Amino acid sequence: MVFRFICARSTVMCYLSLAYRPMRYSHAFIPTLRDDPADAEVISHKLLLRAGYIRRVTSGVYDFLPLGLRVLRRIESVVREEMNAAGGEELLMPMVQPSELWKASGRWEKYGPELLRFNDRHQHESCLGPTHEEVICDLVARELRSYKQLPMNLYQIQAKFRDEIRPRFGLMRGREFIMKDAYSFHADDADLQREYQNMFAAYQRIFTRLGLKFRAVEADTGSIGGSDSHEFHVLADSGEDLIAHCAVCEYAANVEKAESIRSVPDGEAAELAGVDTPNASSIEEVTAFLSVDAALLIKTLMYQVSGGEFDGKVVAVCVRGDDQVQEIKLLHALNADALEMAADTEIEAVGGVAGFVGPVGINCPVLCDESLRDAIGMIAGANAVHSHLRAVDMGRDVAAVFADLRQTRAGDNCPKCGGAMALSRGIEVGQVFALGRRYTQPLEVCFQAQNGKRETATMGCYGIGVSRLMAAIVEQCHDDAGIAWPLEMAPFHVVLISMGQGEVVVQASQDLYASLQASGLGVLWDERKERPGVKFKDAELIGIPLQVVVGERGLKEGVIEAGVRGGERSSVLLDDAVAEITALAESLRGAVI
RNA sequence: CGGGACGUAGCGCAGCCUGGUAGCGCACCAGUCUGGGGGACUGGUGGUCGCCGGUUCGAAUCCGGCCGUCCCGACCA
Repeated sequence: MVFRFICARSTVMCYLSLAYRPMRYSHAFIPTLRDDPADAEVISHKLLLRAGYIRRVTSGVYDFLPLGLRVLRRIESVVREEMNAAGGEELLMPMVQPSELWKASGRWEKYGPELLRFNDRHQHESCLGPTHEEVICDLVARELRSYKQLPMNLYQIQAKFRDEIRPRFGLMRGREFIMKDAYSFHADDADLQREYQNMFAAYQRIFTRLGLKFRAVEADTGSIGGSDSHEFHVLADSGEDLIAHCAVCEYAANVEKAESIRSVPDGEAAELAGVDTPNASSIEEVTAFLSVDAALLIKTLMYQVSGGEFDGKVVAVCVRGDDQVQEIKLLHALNADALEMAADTEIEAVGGVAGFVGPVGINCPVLCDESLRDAIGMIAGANAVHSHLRAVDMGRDVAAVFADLRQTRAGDNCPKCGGAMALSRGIEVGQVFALGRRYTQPLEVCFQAQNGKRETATMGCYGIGVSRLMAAIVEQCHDDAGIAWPLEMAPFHVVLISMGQGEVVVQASQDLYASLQASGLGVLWDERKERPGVKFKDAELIGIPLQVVVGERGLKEGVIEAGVRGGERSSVLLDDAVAEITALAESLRGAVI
């Protein structure tokens, strides 16, 4: 790869024509901003706006300016190379999709308002694709005949649209975004598992090449469905996801899914008894009033359920006082589509009192977290105003269904090895799913097997958030001066800064510009009539990894200066410049910041 | 959808409380000086004060409605 980069310019330069096309700064559209835009919160959003990579068009929808497009192309090319190397074949599917396919999979009803629906002039129902399982299944179903055509892995890099409730953080959570999505089809589940591992490994190569600190974690499958799933998270404090990982073993999972163990509370057995708790309803108030540990309380939350066997009903959900309900887990336990906190009147209808609800004697289904299974001597709401119950014995007093419902906390024990769990924030940049026959069945992706029987293919899907990656890289690669792109992601490898407008400087710059290009480097020549400070500030803001300075002072000695962004520049003989700069580029290759 | 903040020049902001010529910094244009880390001076350009309505002799300012943006929550890959 290194070799190709430096030497094979005829092919590489052609292939990367946009990504590394050289540019004179005065001809380039790079609108940089001196101040942080007021409506940007996270660092990647601020810097991508300030450095002239993106501009907002409308809520959650952005223009990619020339610099932004260059970086997007760089990310795409890494993804594309690794996908191709892993056996994927690229295709392109439409953004507009007919409702029929979504009705066939059942997601027209299930997907909710995130799916942007509209009618065309013939009143035909359509939607903008948030993902492409339906379309690819429809395509493959039409063409697949024999097991001999399997396996196949088809992918695309394309815009998606999801009508997010709350787009935010710039590219991090837009409504329109660029995604690489791959879909694999297999004759049997064993082969799907093989491909799942293959994609998992490809993803690790991709994120490694992008120079990211990342972690693969077990994940919930969300609205995509299927059995196994892993997410790839870039570790960053600004991340929207919480991931739990064991400090000792390899276990790591999104908190939506992460299991963990905690000790049984050490309550003492006693007769069930009421206790007055005037105006004390929150966990904090009750623990303070009764001087007990929150771990000895039962927190009871009332939910209104949509979908599944409890559709339209209210259920009581209990966790310990110092735990939080993990609603994704609850959703699965109930096999429900959606949850909402019950209104006070709904709580009263099942014999509860808002603020003092408890599982004892409540007239609705009760789900309790596993950590309460053998708990005794607990304190719970009494379903009466200003009143709680002492010495609740779960086995004796409560008729409950137990399930894993609590969110893993830092310090809990690992379910695999018992080690301590820790929590980190992550930006989800990729996810792999073993879907099984969730889509191939309804959309009839069938083939004739070796034994002559007609069988349904099994399927996997694999996504990477390409535009989100651009933000994630900036989150990890920046400093006070601006963006610090890894060499392979940078819109240009090197910025050539000319000091002054003198003829000698211009001529030397021009020559160097040409010879750097010829060596295969992407060069931005800053020949603007600006003061040096402005040029340096802009170069560092937009994040070009290498700097070359050509000035009259140095040229008199036959030298220019070269260095990496954020470091010291050193004098280099003009004759050695290209070799030195190429060597500098080489030293940055693959370096993780 | 609930809670909060905000909307004045390309960007960042003041003015609003207490109604009376629309301002500041940066950017932009012209010129002079300068010339190795967002330089100085002089003179300029640029605004339906988010929109609609109301109160008033007079509204950026007060009142009502709407739209948009950001933050927190709920939701989501």
